[in-house]
Parts: sequence; C-alpha cells; structure tokens
Amino acid sequence: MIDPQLLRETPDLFRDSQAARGDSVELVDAALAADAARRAAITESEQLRATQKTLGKEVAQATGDAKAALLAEAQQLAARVKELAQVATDAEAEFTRTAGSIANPIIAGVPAGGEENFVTLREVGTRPVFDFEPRDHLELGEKLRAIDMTRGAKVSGSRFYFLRGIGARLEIALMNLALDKALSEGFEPLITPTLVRPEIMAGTGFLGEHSDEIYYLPADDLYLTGTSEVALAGFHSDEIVDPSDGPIRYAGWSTCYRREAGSGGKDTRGILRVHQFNKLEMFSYVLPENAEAEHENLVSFQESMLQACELSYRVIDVAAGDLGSSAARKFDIEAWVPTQGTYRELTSTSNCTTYQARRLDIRYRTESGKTAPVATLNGTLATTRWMVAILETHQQADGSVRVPKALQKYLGGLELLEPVQ
RNA sequence: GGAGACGUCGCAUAGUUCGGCCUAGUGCACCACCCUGCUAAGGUGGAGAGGGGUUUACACUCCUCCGUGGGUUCAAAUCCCACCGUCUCCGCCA
Repeated sequence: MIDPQLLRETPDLFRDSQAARGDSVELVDAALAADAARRAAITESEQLRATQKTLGKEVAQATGDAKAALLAEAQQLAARVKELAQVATDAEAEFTRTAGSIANPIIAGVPAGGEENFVTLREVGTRPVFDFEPRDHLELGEKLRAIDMTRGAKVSGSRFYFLRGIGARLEIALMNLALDKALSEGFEPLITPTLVRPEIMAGTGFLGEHSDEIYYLPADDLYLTGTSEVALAGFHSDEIVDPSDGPIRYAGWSTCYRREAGSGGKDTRGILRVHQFNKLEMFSYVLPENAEAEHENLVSFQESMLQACELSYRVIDVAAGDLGSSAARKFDIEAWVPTQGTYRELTSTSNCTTYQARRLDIRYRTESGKTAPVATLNGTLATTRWMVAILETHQQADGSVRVPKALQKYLGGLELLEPVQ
C-alpha cells in the first residue's frame, strides 16, 4: 500500500513511476478522487454519529412522553447513520481498491521499461574456458549420481527431482555456507512455516500478480509459500518494532513451492526451474532512511557468497516494468552458465521501502513518539539453483567437479566430486 | 475429530449476571518533574492504537478499536451468530 499523504502531496511522483513501470497512470487520478470522496464521506458519517451518541444519552435520561418522542427521533437518526456509515465504508473500499493497485513508487535511477531494459552495474569474475565440450548440469548431476529427474517425475510429476548422495550433501553444504555467512552479518536464523494464511499472503503482495504461481490448499484455506519472504514479512505483522539501533535481520531457511504456471516449455531440463527447492533468504526491517544503504549491504553479502562459490557473475539493476508491485528497486545477480552461454538469475534482492510494511502494519516509533511504517528488504543468499552454476563452472574433462574451497569444509574436506560408475 | 473453559488499552486484572452513570477502573512496568545524603522509598503529573477535521508545527477537536467479522437495539466490552486463537480432558495419528 502506498502512502496516502504522499499521494496527495506529490501525485506526479506516482504518475512518473506508473509510467516507467508501464502501469496505468490514470489509476493515480482515480485514487486521488477516491481519497477525496472517502474523506468527505468519513467526515459526514462521523458528524452524524456524534449527534446520535448525544441523542442516545438524552434518551437514557428522559422519561414519559419526552422519552417516547426522543426515541422516535433516535430511531430515524439511526437509520440515517447506518446509511452514511455504509457510504463511508464503500468509499473506503474504493480507495483501498484503487490506491492498492498502485505499485510502490520506484526509486530515482531505476531504469524505465520492461525485462530487457535492465542496466548492468558490474561484471565480476572470469568466465570459465574449457578445452573440452562442457556438459550441462543435468548430465553432470547424473554422472555424479547427484540429481535424479526421472524418479522425481515418477513420484511427483514434471519439474520434481531427487537430490541424491553427493547432490543432497552439496545442497546442504551450500545452505550451511550461506547460513554461516548470514550469522556473521548478524542475521537471526528462522526456520519458517511454508503454509500461510490468506491475509499474510495478500499482505506481502503475492496474491495479486503472482496468484497463479501459488499452490493453494482449499480444504484448509492455506497457501504454500514460494519464498520464506512471506513468513519473514508476516513475522512482525501488526507489531511495533525497534530498528533504531540498526537493521533487524532474519535469515529464513525454508523449502519453496512454485507452480511455474506461466513457464510451460521453458527451462524444462534439469533443476533450473522446478516446483520445489530450498532457499536461505535474508530479510531486513530498517528505518526508512536506511533502506537504500541496507539494499547495498544485502547485495554485498550475496556477492561474497557468489565469490565464495567461485562463480562468474553480473549484478543488474532490474527495470521498472520487471519489478514486483512491492519493490521500489531490485538488484539481481546472475551467474554465468557455460552451456547456456548466458547469465542466469541466482539471487534477487528487493527494497520494498515502506510499501509492504504499510500493508502488514509493521511500524516503529519515531523520535517524537509517533508510529510510522518501517522499510523492509529481502534477498536470496543461496538456493538449490546455485548448484547449476557450481556444477557447470567447476567441471572437468572426465565429468568430475572441483569443489570451491569455501564449500569444502562443509563436505568433510572433499575437494572433488567424482562420477559414480 | 468430540467435550469444556477462556480471549479487555505493554504485562496483570476489574467490568459481562440484569445493555445506558464505561468518556473502560486498578496494580505493575514506563516517561517527566518534585522531595530525599546517595542502585532504595515517597509525592505530583503524563502516557494505548487507527482514522477524520484544523494546523508550518504544537495544541485542540471528533469518530473508531474490549480476539476477528456479522447481527439485534435509540444505545453493545455486556445479548445473538459465525470464525480465529489459547488452555484442559477424550479420541486418532507419523
């Protein structure tokens, strides 16, 4: 939810943002009109309500004929109060509907346009060069007996898989490397629920544009989360928190579920795009004025993870039209995937400013003692998908895979993953 | 799944019988000041959340909030219904 006061004071900020995203600019004017209507309706309704309360007290004290007369008057007034209350409720709902569909205004500098209009901020590391024909991650995974797609499909359908043996160990190692990184940066680890209530799902903004991406359990009216961001944002919903001494940081470890409804036929090979995977997610609650600095922090933590995995990558500033409605800016880090000859997304980190917090009612106390919404940020620290880049980047001619130094201690000192006959 | 008890402004509680004097009282904790020869005690005052109006701001003022959402009524913390949550017992179950 956007800031209604900011909307009133600087509507052009929202018009420009909507335009850069390729969203409706007219929505801004509709919301402004709805806001004015809403406030007028509230004022009228509340004034009449005040009259009714006064009259009610007179009724209680009156006796006899006077009471009967007052009662008749009060009855009529009650009907009118009810009408006006309904008008106010409707006006409020209309404002919520229009203003609620306006996306978080983008931060100055975010490139306008769609998916292809991203700006590359930097490229880091050297792309691997092979003197043999490199194998893709699935072929490597099968040779190492690390990934089993066939049995995954047998048990659960397409886009499901088993991580097996060294594959299972490699994922756990990666997750633990990420967890230690998170701990060293002051994140409190949380193992989160992966089934959440509708209001939490809606509060994080996933029920809008992404609703067909989400698994839903109608018998229980619960949603399976596609990221622990949902639970981490809901963690402090309806609370007043204190980020005055620095960011409140959580690292959420969870399995993630995605329907991949709109991606039929895309990335069908291997574990690049699957229905279920594991992820360590960073989440920060910060003072609004510190949000951009924290955003840079999260990116730097991610970069150190990619560097620890000895991957070649680029950091991109995602274009406005490719941002979720909650994000005011998003940086993705994409790793070089040799057999695809391109970069693929391994992390994503969004600055949601106060947009998400306003919807989930997460506040802090300002110095004057008032409450105000905090800013929230989230970003990936590791996921199952990283194994794609790790396997392909560090492969050798015989199908073995070199283990990045930083991961070795999480694999009992293992330096090389070797094919299983 | 069955039976029962419960849910009040940070915490703890009063109020619900029988609707109006609840503008929700009290204690603890908290903040400011005062007093006090000192990590204590005492005194005075302040202090919940959300939203309107009016303000540069402060202040003032009005409305809403007693788990959530409906309903009855001139009037609901209080009566009715549904839902959510917590606890106890029983049943079932990795």
